Amino acid sequence: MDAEPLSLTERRKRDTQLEIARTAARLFADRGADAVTAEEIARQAGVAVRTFYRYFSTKEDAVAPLLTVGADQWHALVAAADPAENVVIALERTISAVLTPRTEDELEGLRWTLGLLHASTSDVALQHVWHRVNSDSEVQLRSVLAPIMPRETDSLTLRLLAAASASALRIALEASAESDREMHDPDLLASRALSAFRQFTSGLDLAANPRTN
Amino acid sequence: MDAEPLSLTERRKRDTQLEIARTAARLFADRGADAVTAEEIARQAGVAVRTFYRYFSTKEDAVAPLLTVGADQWHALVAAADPAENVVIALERTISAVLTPRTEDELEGLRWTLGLLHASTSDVALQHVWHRVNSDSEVQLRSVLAPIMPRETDSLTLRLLAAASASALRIALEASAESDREMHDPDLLASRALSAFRQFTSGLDLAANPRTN
DNA sequence: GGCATAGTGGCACATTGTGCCAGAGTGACA
DNA sequence: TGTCACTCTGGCACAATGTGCCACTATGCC
Repeated sequence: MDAEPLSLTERRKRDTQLEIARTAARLFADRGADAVTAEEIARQAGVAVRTFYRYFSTKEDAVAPLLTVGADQWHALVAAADPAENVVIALERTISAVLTPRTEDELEGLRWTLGLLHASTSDVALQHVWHRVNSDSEVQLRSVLAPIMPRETDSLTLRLLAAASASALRIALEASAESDREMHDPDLLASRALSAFRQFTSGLDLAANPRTN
Repeated sequence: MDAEPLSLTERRKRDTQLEIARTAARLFADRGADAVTAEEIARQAGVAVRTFYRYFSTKEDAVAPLLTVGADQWHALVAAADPAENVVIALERTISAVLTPRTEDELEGLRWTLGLLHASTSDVALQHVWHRVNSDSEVQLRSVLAPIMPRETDSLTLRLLAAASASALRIALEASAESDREMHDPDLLASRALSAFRQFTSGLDLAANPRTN
C-alpha cells in the first residue's frame, strides 16, 4: 500500500497505542470491562493515566483499534476499486480479501479481533464499543462507495448498500466469535460473510415459504 | 392491545420516567448532551439525582424511552403475527403499521422520536444511544421472528432477516430526521421504510449497472 | 388504623475524564 | 556539539459520573 516514512516518534506512538489496546483487551476479557480501572490498564501498559487518556477518550475505547483494523483495510480496498467494476462485485472481492489474512501480522490482528469479540458476547460495555465501531464503519463505507456507484443511484440506495455490506461482515464475525469451535477458522468466516452479502444483494429468499403449522 | 391494570404507583413511575426523558431530550437538543449535567436534568424533572440514577443507568440513557417506544410496538406486533402468514409479508405489514400513528399519543411519540433523532445528527453522545437502541432492537427482533420463520431456515438467515428489517426501519428514520422538511411527514416515512425493506428482500438491484466513466 | 413493601432523597465515596503546567525526549540547524 | 523549537509525557487539581448505604415517606393490603 503506502510506504513507511515513520519517524522514531511515530513508531513509538503506534507501539504504545497497540500496547495499551492489547493490555486493555487482556484485562477486559479476563474480568469484564467495568471491573478494570483505567489506572490499572495504564500501569500494566507502562504509561501514566494522563497519557492513557491522551491516546483514548474513554476507558472502553482502548480496545477499539483491535476491532477497527479490519474495517480500515476494507474501506481502503473499496476506495481503491476501479469505478468501471461493478459495485457488488467489488464488494464481494474486498470482503473476501479482508477476511483472508496474507501475512502473519494480519492473521494475528484477526485473532485479536475475534478473541475480543468473543469476550464481548458476555460483556455489555464491550458490545457498545463493537456497535460504535460498526456504525462508524457503515458511515465510512458510504463515502467510499459513493464514487463507484452507478450514476443514477439515489441516496437511499447508497445507504442500503452500505448497511447491507457492513451488516454482512458484522454478522459473519459475530456468528464466528460466538462459537468457540469456529473462532479460529478464517476460511469459514470468509465464506460465511460472502454468503451473507449475496443473500442481501440477491434478495432474502423467503417469499415462497410460509411456515405451515 | 392489553388492558391497564396500572396501580397508582405504577402510573406515577411511568410519568416520572417520561418526564425525565423529555426533560433530558429538551436539554440535550438545546445545548448538546455533554454540556448538560445529570443534576440539572434531575432538578428540572423534579427528582433527586439519586432517583434519576434509579430510573436510568447513565445520563445519556435518559432519552432512550423516546427512541424505543416505536421499536417496542413493532416487536409486539411481530410477535403477535400469525405463523401461517409469510414472514416477509408480516414484516411489511408491521413496519407500515408502526409508522402510521393512529392516536394522538402515538403521533406525539413519533414527533419526540424524530425530534430527538434530528438533534442527534450533530451530537455524538446521542448517536451512541440511538445505535445501542437499534442493536438491542435487532436482537429482540430475532427472538420474535424465530417462531414465525419457515421451519428449515438456518441461524444465519434469521440473523440476516432481522438485520435487514431493523436496518430498513433505521435508515428510513435517519433519512427523515436528517432533513428538516420531511421530519414531520409520517406518510413519507412509512413509504420510505417499506421501499427500503423491499429492496433488501428483493435483492439490491445493482447487478446490471456498472458505472461507465 | 397498622403493617409490610417499595420508591425517594441525602451522603460518602471510588472512578472517570479534562485543564493546566512543568519536565524530558526528538529533530533541525549552525 | 550545542541550543532552540516542538511534541510527548506525567503529575496535580478538579468537576462530574455512577453506586452503596441508610433513613424517611407513601402506597397497598389486611
